[in-house]
Amino acid sequence: MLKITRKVEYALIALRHLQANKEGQLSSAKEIAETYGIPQELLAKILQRLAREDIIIAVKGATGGYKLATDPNTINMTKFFEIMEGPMGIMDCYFDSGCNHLHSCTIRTPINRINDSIRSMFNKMTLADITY
Amino acid sequence: MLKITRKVEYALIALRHLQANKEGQLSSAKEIAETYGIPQELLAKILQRLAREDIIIAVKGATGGYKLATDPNTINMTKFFEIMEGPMGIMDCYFDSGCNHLHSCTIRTPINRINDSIRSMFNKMTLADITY
DNA sequence: TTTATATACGACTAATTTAGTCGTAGTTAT
DNA sequence: ATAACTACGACTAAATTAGTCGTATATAAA
Repeated sequence: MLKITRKVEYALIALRHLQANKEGQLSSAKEIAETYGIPQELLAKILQRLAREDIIIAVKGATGGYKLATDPNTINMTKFFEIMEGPMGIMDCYFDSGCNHLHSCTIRTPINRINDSIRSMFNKMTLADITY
Repeated sequence: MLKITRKVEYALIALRHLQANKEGQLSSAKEIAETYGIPQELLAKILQRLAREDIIIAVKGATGGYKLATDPNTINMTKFFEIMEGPMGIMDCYFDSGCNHLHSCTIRTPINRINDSIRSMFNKMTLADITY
């Protein structure tokens, strides 16, 4: 628990790599994957998602690749995590589909307190805090 | 990611239940499991672990059960999580056994920064903050 | 002293989530 | 054309988490 996944790990590695590039310089998925020993296909999918969410810009074609779309200071970590892994919260309480102790559960509010703490912590952090 | 497991959820439910008991009153695994619709065997194992770690006291025999061992204010959440799920850290970096990009990994320090933030946050919380 | 009801605990299976692969299509510089 | 990219869904594999089962031991009460 409370572990980030490789998806996030790989994304952070790649973003840091792109940050180090000069303005306008592109890096391909292959290049990044090989540099850090990351499975190329997996990284490609992660970069595609980051591109879909406008965190990076994809340039297609033979000399294509990726570059940062925005200043990493403008992306807060809550948003970043949610892009990578869906809605955050250290617990979804498993109340989604027919939880049978919904009525008797006594810790829902407290758990939400934890969620809020984590959330606000990550809200105060930007991608730049992590990757610089 | 950043989700607590059912093990932790069930533990919190059970602890809150025990907290509500009068001084010295016992609750059995079965009683708690039935009250909240938790698998009894699973809860039993969780309670056994909490007992081993002296968070609760187990009383054996026919009229046995569990009760709190200490004031929940004295147990910090980091300790609690680690009892339930082993060493905490949102990322172990997968560096344990032969990570092949250890040398080239550029995000290890920043990730540790996240770890420390979460850790210190939970260090400031006690079980009582969650279960009361 | 037998029975019922507890805790204790390791081994096992099932379910879910995460990680990684593959095939195929579209884009563009050379 | 073709080589080197991005795009993306479907698929398999691996790891983690959830839950079950069997068996042993303790103890109160009939």
